[in-house]
Amino acid sequence: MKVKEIATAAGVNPDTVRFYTREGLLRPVRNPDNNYQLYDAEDLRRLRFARKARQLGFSLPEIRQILEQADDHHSPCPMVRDVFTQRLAEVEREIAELQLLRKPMVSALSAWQEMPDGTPDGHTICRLIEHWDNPSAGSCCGSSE
Amino acid sequence: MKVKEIATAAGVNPDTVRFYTREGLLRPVRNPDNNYQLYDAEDLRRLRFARKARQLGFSLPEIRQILEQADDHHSPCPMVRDVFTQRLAEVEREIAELQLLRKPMVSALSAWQEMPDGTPDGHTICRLIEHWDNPSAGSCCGSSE
DNA sequence: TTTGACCTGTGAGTTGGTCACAGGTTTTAG
DNA sequence: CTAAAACCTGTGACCAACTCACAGGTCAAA
Repeated sequence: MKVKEIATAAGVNPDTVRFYTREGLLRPVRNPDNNYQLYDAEDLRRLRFARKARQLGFSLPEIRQILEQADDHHSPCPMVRDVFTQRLAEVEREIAELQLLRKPMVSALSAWQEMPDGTPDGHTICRLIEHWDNPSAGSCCGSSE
Repeated sequence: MKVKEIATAAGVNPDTVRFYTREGLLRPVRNPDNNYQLYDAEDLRRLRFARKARQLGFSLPEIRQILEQADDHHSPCPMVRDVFTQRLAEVEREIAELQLLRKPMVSALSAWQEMPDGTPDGHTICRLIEHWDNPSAGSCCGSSE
């Protein structure tokens, strides 16, 4: 398969295929005649796996690691489980943070809606932003430096 | 105030202050003697506002727009409300997506845990990834091109 | 006066792609 | 047979919102 073929088969942009190849996730062989990259069914599986793992929030280096371990005939799964566990924790943290964000936003908007047609004296939202006391960055993680 | 002073007062990195200044969110004056940037209390308010708006998910161009409208003595709030409404919708979409992500992750991990100490024959998670049918990117939005 | 902390601007790195460009190849149509 | 379209190649720029590194200038305290 050439670049566009594997890209179409996996439903991604050909540039993504080239990018993943540069990043070492795919291992095509070269056609010595024309220097084209040739992908096989295994590359297609790797590409599909990579895309799915990306949707789950794995980074490209993590995915490369998983694929390399599989290449070495190690079961990558115990390692995957660790990354996966971390990733789940992140997802749950993100959900919690967004919900913390959502609550006052909803209150502010409904307060706004109760006012007669968005009159500018209802500066609820500007005030909300100005007096926002940040849910996540409160105590720890002090702005680097 | 000099860069480090305003940065400390707002709890951000001095480079962020310089960056926001380059981006036009802050408007310091120059000390002609030494070419230093001098910030006033108004800049500090703008900086704090910008940081809070960032936490709410506003982009820097949006924040700049809001600040510019306020400079022109327009109430920026009706405009803010629009961006804010969009942003709330985004937040809710993100929450829904993450929850869709979380559910099968939790099932996979608990299935894993029921197995005797992570034996490699429980390839639940690798299988989960390989057979992942993507919650959000399913029908629409076909990979550009 | 010297040291160290600060200031300046510029440029590069981060992540995961996407796009543009210039030049070579292959395929398709006339 | 040939010309154009469609594809391939590598390189490098671009997105957001910073962060960091670097070289050179300035200023405060010891």
